[in-house]
Formats: sequence, structure tokens, C-alpha cells
Amino acid sequence: MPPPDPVAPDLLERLVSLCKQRGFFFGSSEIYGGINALYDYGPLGARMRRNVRNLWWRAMVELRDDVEPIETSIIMNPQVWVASGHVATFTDPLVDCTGSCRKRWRADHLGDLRRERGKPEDAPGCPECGGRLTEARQFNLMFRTHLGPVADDAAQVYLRPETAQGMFVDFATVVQATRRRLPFGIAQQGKSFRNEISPSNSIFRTREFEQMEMEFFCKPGTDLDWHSYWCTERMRWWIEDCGVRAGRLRLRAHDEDELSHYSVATSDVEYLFPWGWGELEGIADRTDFDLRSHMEASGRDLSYFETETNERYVPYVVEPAAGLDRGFLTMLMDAYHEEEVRGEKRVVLRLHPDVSPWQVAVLPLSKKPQLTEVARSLEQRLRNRFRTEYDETQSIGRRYRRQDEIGTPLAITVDFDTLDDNAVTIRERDGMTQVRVPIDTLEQACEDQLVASRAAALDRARTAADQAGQSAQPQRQG
RNA sequence: GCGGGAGUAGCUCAGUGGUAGAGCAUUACCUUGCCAAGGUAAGGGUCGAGGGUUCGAACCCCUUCUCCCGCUCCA
Repeated sequence: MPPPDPVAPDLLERLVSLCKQRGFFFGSSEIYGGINALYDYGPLGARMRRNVRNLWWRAMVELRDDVEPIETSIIMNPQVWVASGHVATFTDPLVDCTGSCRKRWRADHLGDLRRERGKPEDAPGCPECGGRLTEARQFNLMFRTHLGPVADDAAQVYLRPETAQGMFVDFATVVQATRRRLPFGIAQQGKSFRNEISPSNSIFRTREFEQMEMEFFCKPGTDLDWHSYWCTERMRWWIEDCGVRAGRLRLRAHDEDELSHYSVATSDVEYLFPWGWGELEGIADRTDFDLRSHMEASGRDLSYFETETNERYVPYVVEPAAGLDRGFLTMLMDAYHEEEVRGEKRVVLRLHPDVSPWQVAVLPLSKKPQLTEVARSLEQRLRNRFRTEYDETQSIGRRYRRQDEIGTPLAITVDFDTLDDNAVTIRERDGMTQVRVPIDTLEQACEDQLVASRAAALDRARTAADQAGQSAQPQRQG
């Protein structure tokens, strides 16, 4: 395994600061002092987050002929969570050390933790210091609430901790409605909620988050092949569609003793964060566990009849489940660069042009009416094709930097020559190069530049091991 | 819950008993006219909250609230 790339240790702090300042994301409810581990997405963040979500939708639904989308309710019949095992087992049993180290442990991991420290698995007390441990307390990670006006046990419901169960529960209905034959997938994006004991690392682990999940139903025996297929495809998506550098990504197969009770094979897509490798997506072969559980609990038949072979079976499921917020954070961190330009620090987000909040910024060289009028109407015109922003405040250099900082790949500048030659300059973010193009063909020129920008993003994602902290050579022309 | 860190301007922070500050950011005007430009001016702070000590508290003492980081959590 290659050594991990060096990562600036305070990168997260600088990025979080930038994100608040520029409106990507920030703590929720801040005027009331905030609330632990919950976040709001600001104007730029909401735009970018939607772009990421759309890229997934495009790749997983629109460009495929074997996936159907659904959107299921966040609150479901509570029996769903009994059948899925979440009521019984989606818990963290915790014990606290009352000895010298005062650490908190997972009660069900104590044996492993002791063994890692060279102690017998059944040794008494704290794995670290041997101190007395408290009784295990059970924390169910599901948020509870009540349905209807009476807050009694009968009305007890849960906020979903994963979107997946919606796909399982609706499997037969989707098959019926779409006349689908296996193999095919059901996909959905949506919020999930987990009352995490210890959320951490900004928006990486939060209690409210958005999942992008797809359950791919297939014939038993073909599941491992499909698992392999989806591992490849999902890695491709992170790198090629989102521009995340391959050198910072890895696909890690779970060890046998690490597998969930329902899975025979799971691989995680992981990114190298400043705090270590973190999971962006889990690709699990869930076998027929979920459908079978719901068949038993509901009494409904969720099996599938294969007409070609006259076989009836319960489908196996391969599930690629990605975290939108984690992907969002990953793309920001992966794109963040600081470099020296003419003795000044330049902060630039080398975001993929399909991810960046804006694609094209339209800037009059100065705030003279004859320039701003042209620039404003140009921006209006380009809106039909691109995500555009107009900015006329302050000096042109400052505005270029401001756009760099939020990852806008292209800036169009209207100058005094424009009034004579009917042409404008397009300035590109990464190389800071400029070309002059006639206004008549501006849409096509922008499109060409974005194609080039996508190619550059792809090239960087595939080949660049690590550019953090390195200075790119500034280039200039025109 | 435990341990650590931190709450002062939109952001980053300085200010350890004597009139609340800096840089950046924001707004307006002037100048300039292609890579974080110069000038002038303006706006913006119950110094997290409460109590105490003191002639006087951002600063000392007590209480409290909140956020951040870690405690290996599987999106």
C-alpha cells in the first residue's frame, strides 16, 4: 500500500473558516448559540450541494436503464425498524472507566480492545488502565418522536436512520408499477437521522445527514459479481464525475470479522482526511437479509418469479450507499489550494466545473455605466446556459481572487475595448490564463472552456497525487 | 458522561484592573483601469450569560450556558 499523502493538519480549520465567511456552511441556529453538530448550508453551499446531488442522480438514475427512483417518507411504520433489526441492535452499549484514564468504551468491543493491548479478552476492568467500568448503558441511535396528538407508547415512531428500508419495503410495489425484471435497482436520496454519541469533524459525522442510496436487486449467486461491478462504478464516479483525486481515495474491503451481520461482502470508498481515512460510501452485499426479514415480519411475499427459468427466489441486494454531506466536504477539501502569486497568497478551490456553485462570473472591468450595462445583459443572456454570477464591486484583481476562492472556473471580463470590438476576455481559474472571444460566439466559447475544465479536472483527479501546499506556477497571457 | 480548547466587530485575532482595538471584510465617493490597488469617509461590539470583589472588571473570584477537538463511530 502506498504511503498516505501528506495532509496539512490545520486544513480543516482554514476551510471551515472560509466556508463560513463565504456562505458554504456554518453552524445551525447560531444566533441562539448554535446546536451541537448540526449545520446549515448557505447560499453557495446550497448551490454546490445540489450540484453534487444532481451528479449522483444523473449517474445513478438518469443515465441508466436499470434503476428506478423513489422517495419514501422519513417517518415509517415503526414495525419497519423492528423487522430491520434497528430497534434491537442499532445501539451502542457504552461503559465508562471510573479508574485513572476515564475513557469511554464500546462494551461490545472490550474483548478486541483488550486483545489489541496484549491482555486476555476476558480480563476485568478498563482495557487501558484496568480501572473499574460502569454498567453498560444502551443508546439506541434512532431519534424517537410521537405521531399524532397523544404522546404514548402506541404512537412511538422513529426518524429513519437510513433510507434503504424504503426501497426494501416498496420493492414489490415498484416491480409491479414498472414491470421491471431483475436485475435492477431502486434509488433514493434523502435525509437520515442518527443520534450519534460522538459526532465529529465538522459536517463529516452529524446527527442529520443526507444519503444517496441504491439497492440493486439481483439473482442469488450473481451478487458478488454485481458487488464488484458497483465498486468499480462508484469509484469511477467519485474520481471522474466529481473530480476527487484518486491518490486520496481508496477502496477498502472489510475483513470477515468486520462485516455486518447481514453482509457477506462490504467495501468502503474512503478519503484521506487530515484526521485519517474516512468513509464516503459503503458498498455492501446485503444478501436477501432485508427482504427476508420484511417477508417474515409483514407476512407479505416479497419473492420474485423468474419466468425464463420458472424459478421463484428472494433477490439478493447490493447496496452502494453514499453520504452527500461527506462528499460535499470531501470535494471542498480536495479542491482547496493555497499558492503564491506575485508574493501574495492565493486561495483557490479547484472544484470540478460541474460541482462549483458558479460556472461563469461576468465582471465589468470597472463600474462605469457603459461597461456595467453590457456586462449585466451578457450575464442575463448566459444564465440560460450556465450557472452565472454578476459582480461589479471593487477592483478586477480582487474579484478574480474572490471567484478563485469559491471555485468559479471561468470569469468573463467586459472592458473598454469591448465597446469597439464586441469581444470579451475569458479568464480561467487554475492557470489564470486569458483568451479574447467575440460576444457573438460567447456561449460556444464558454462551453469549450468548460469542456477543457472538465478534462483538466479529470486529469488532475487521475494523476495528481497531492498538490496541497505546493505552488502551481502562475501563467499569464494576453 | 470524561478529558482538552475556546467564547471580544461579518472573519482572524490582540487587549491580564483605568475612555473597547488591529488586519481583512462591508457600504459610499474620488482616483485607477486585467490579477487580493491608493485615498477619504461611514456602518458595525450589552467583550457568551448571571452574580461577587473593587472607586473602577473584557481582565480577578464563583456559578452557568454554548461551541469546537478527542474518547476507532461503519453515510
